[in-house]
Amino acid sequence: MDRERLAQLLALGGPRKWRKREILFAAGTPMGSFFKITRGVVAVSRTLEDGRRQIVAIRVPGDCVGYLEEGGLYAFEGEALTDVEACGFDRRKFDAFAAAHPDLAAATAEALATALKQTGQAMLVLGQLRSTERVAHFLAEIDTLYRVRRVSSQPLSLHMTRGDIADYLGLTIETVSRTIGKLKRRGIIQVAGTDEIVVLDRDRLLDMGKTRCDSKDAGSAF
Amino acid sequence: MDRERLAQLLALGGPRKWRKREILFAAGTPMGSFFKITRGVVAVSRTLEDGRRQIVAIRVPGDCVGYLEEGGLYAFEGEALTDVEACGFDRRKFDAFAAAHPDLAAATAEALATALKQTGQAMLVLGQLRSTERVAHFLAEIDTLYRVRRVSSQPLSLHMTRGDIADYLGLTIETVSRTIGKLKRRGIIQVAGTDEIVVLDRDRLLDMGKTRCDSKDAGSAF
DNA sequence: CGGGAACTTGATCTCGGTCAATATTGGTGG
DNA sequence: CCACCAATATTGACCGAGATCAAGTTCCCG
Repeated sequence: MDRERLAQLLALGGPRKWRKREILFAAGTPMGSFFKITRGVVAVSRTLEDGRRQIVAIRVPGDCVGYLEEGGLYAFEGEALTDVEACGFDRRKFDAFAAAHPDLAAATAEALATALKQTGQAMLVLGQLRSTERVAHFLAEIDTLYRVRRVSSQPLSLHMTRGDIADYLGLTIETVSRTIGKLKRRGIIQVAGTDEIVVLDRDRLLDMGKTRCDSKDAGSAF
Repeated sequence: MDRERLAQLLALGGPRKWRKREILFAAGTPMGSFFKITRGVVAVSRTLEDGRRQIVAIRVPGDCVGYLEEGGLYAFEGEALTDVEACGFDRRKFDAFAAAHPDLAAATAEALATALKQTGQAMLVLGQLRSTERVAHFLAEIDTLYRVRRVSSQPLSLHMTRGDIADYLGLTIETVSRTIGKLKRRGIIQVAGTDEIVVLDRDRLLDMGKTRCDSKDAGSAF
């Protein structure tokens, strides 16, 4: 995408900030803007009336969140896992702009297609893997994600509580804790404090997580 | 989309047919075309080396399948659950055509966004619902899907074996069978033969399936 | 009809959930 | 900088939903 258009596009968006654990957008709330993350990590989730919550994706700088709507309302919730900075785009203006710029529409489709592949993979994890496999897969996934997208590296900060991890993997806090303990005892990872992790044996972690996760792709292109 | 463009577009596609249980496209195979289903039902899935399979979506006439790629290879597998007719579109030609027709690109993005919302919902089902809730949700989902998209109605044909349902819900054949039995005994559904189902108490089914499933939307717009 | 695949049903086992104490930890104010 | 404390994490004992194993039974397709 050329410089000028990019400038025009950015003019549509206003920079905003949130603090850790603040909500960027709540499910069922009227949609205004979606957001392109420039700093920090956000969890996209959906919750049942009885409180059961499923985190559907972890998003990092370069990704967009809050794009999916359901009758003019946000379809999911977005919560800041760290302090977050993001650029908000009015959805209507963006759509109009995209209609006039085919390459932008293509980039949007591309980003959505990537997200869809990821969710397919996530369904495999939730539906088929046992708890140890899920946790191993999660750690490998976060490790590459954060490294590739420069969120953090070697002493890897998860930025997620055990509860968040549990809600992402469809397990309980206790099971996540026990499993991390087991991986630590087996010398596959090292844990400092409560969310600093060092991956000691990446190969074994990948094997345990079954589904080799592809490292290469970047965030949504627009 | 206007008539003329539609004609052009259709000229890109060749009609094809498959018989029940044939593979439309295999994961990891070089991608040629994607398909817009015109008749029948297809299951989109992904399988681990050890044979565990997760069905990621059930697709019906109006939907597209085989669109997602991973380095030039199909990212998922598509299997015909019934005899299927579909229109194949060469992906490269389609992309070129879409680049020249903004409304088509927008329609593509729209379809992908809808699919993404559905998968988010599916993650909630796999990660948070108990077996009875999952089966109830599944039956309600299929009921509305097939009715809205005119696959079949009242004596509802699932077109899926217990094994398929299990692979979709992350359960085992036995659990699916037992759960369907329980719903039958409770008078919520009626079962004829092995895949003909009549929903007797739709409200109760929806309640059990927790996550009220939205009926309205149609297939991918192109 | 006949036979093989798909389904149901029962008995048992196991993984992960639940409940219940501790034990860390990291954030806060003194 | 340290001490305190509420939040988070760990650990243990026990339980139960759903998986596994193993027969039967039904169905449906040729």
